Amino acid sequence: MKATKDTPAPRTRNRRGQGGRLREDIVDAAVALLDETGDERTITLRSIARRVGIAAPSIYPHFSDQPSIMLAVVRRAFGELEAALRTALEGAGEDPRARLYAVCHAYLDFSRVHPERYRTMFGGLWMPTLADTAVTEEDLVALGDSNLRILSGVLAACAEAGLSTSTDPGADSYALWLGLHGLAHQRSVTRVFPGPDDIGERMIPALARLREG
Amino acid sequence: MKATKDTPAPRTRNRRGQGGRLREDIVDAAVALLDETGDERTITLRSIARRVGIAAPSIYPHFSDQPSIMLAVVRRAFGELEAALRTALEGAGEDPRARLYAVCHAYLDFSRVHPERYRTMFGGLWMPTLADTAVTEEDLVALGDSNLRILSGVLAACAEAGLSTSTDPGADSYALWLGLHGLAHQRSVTRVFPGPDDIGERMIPALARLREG
DNA sequence: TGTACATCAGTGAACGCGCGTTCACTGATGTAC
DNA sequence: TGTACATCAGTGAACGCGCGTTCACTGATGTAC
Repeated sequence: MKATKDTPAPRTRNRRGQGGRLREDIVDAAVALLDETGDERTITLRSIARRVGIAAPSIYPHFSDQPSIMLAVVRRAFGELEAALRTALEGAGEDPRARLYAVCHAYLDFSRVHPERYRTMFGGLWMPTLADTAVTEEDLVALGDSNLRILSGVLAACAEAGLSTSTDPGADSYALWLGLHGLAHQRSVTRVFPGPDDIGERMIPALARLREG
Repeated sequence: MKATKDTPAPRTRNRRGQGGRLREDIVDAAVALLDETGDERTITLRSIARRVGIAAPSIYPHFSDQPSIMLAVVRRAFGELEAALRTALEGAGEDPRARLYAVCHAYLDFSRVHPERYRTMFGGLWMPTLADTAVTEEDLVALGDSNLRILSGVLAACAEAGLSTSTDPGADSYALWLGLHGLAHQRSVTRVFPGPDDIGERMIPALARLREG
């Protein structure tokens, strides 16, 4: 009875012209490792290779770097977060206040369902020293941008409808995001010391400057 | 010309009965490594030993674990943060609003001056799987507690003086802390995407429910 | 005051491990003729 | 329709590295007599 964990999953070689599929399999495996172990340090070239069922050097045609793989993982996670926010927005109806809450709750839900991904996205440790790698600064800037714009949009709608007293929705939505981020991050790091359950309901209206009611 | 970095600092052996001093030297070295590299993963038994100028096994009489060293590092950092908050409070006079702002600004200043320490304190990655190590859950809970109590105290004073509309300073101070934490964390992780400079001044009065003026 | 000895504060070599990375290679598959 | 061949997708062994950890040890220092 040897450990079945060490036995790589059998994998059938891709057909000619389909070699690019391995790239997706590599990212899948990296995300799965992150979800299971909760520790991005376990994402190594060799652990990914074992998981996918390939030899470690087979990764090189697809990624030049371990940081490049991490960027792909984080980029995918940001894409999922954005999709979650947009889905919430579609189901939220027309009331600007409901739309604001829907986005905020979807954000917090994402961090609760995927704490390891959230921590990795914003934890900063996967970020390479830019000099050493192929990852560029624009790659990093672009990541959070569209999510912040969604938040900015719903807050601006609240302000236009007179539901928020905000006179600078751009700045206030950033403040709101920082508040959501503080809560989401803390909850994704530890379950110790969680604070009151309704803490999000305190922060959102305060930071969004919502009127009473 | 060999690298001088590899040459350990000469170190004179402690006298009998003073062996405990090495414990402090080890923590000093770990903090110095963190400050310099900005990456807690560089804090290894061997890197610490090189820095202190001892042989790696000499660490074992003082720390059973690498996580135990990290706990000592984090505990020291939390102590420094608390000291900074108390110092700010002493210089802040009697006005409850000024005292609240002093504490909040001291908190944000700490994260700005020591971003690496801040990220490590709250990043969650140093935290061991509790099963594997001697670090207990109480160790973790106790860390942030006194800092949160300081915040809670100044907010309660604002509420009593009628400067804040908070009816639950305990919960609202936690919300305020989460907001400060979101900002402090984001700034300590990356200098990309910093948001407006006055973002703290937007968040603090909103979350503390301060009245206008 | 002198000396034997226990203790303290560390040392130095060695181990096995997983890692990233290199290198020459292999075998299936599609394609040109 | 058949076959030689180029290319693609990936392999397997090997390297050097830093790591945590173990083990037997050493030499200075304080203390009991």
